[in-house]
Amino acid sequence: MLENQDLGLSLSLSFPENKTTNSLQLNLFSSLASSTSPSPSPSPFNLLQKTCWTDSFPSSDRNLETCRTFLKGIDVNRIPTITDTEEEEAGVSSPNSTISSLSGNKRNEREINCEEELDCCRGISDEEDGETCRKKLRLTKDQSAVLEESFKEHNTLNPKQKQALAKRLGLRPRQVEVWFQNRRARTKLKQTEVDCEFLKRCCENLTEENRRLQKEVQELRTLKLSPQFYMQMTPPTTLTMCPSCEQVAGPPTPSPPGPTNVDPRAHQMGLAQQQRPMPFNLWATSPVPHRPISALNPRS
DNA sequence: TGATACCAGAAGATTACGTCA
DNA sequence: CGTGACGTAATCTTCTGGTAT
Repeated sequence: MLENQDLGLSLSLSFPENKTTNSLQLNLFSSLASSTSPSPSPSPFNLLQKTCWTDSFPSSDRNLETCRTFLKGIDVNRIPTITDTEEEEAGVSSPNSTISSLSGNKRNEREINCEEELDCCRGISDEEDGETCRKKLRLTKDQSAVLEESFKEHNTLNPKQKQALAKRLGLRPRQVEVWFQNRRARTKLKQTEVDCEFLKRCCENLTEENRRLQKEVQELRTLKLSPQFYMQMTPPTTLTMCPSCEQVAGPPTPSPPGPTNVDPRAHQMGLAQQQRPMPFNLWATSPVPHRPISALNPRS
């Protein structure tokens, strides 16, 4: 069972204006489409450069799994035979081929066909295939690791890559293909969750900001209705009118020692600097980097 | 050049299996 | 030992882009 780390998913806070602090990065693997991918969806994911996936395949720990499953009668992780590979190379395998093209939920029919395929692929004799066809294979850690590495490299595979990877891992190309499909789905799901959380925080921040501004407006209205009271009050902390340039500035600060005649431009700049910053930033507490909302729906 | 059919591949939804608490 | 939750491999359906006619 893969954990988040296994999926290469990591989160850290990010603030668009300052990427060094509160940095949030969704370290999902790149969903950049390969040259063969028709997918039009843009992706904000980081493309993590890794070593070539065609590197030598490390020794697997398949033995344990093999023993376990063999005791049950079928070795689901069994390396496909040459005929399997040749069959796949001939282009027999496709998402909608053979089994998937069967309509409806004709379980028995499917099982028969599936078993036939499995028998063909794995060289299992009639005596051995007493189990249902949907015998689920559990990928070994090594296989998963290699697939992950490959996914980092490119989240889609062209037929040649698929073939090579399958051969390297001792899997059927169809299995590699399925793994990549599911992996993309998991990545997207994770991204959606993160986006959702991000928008939630945006909403919360905006609500809070709105509440604060409403309160401020109310206070200003109150002051406007009672000029005497207004005259006695210290200026509001948030808004101060500059008598010279008639610009709204932040609360007055002790004037620095120096000439009283200040360059208006410098004065203005000073005001600008004095202007009270946003009480909080919309993105400050956001758990995800800012993304255009359109990116949430890449297909539209 | 536009219309049509066909195919391959991807996404999305769902099912089914294995594992674990 | 039974059971439910969870992760994920596998399947099915739909959509889309490319290509041939």
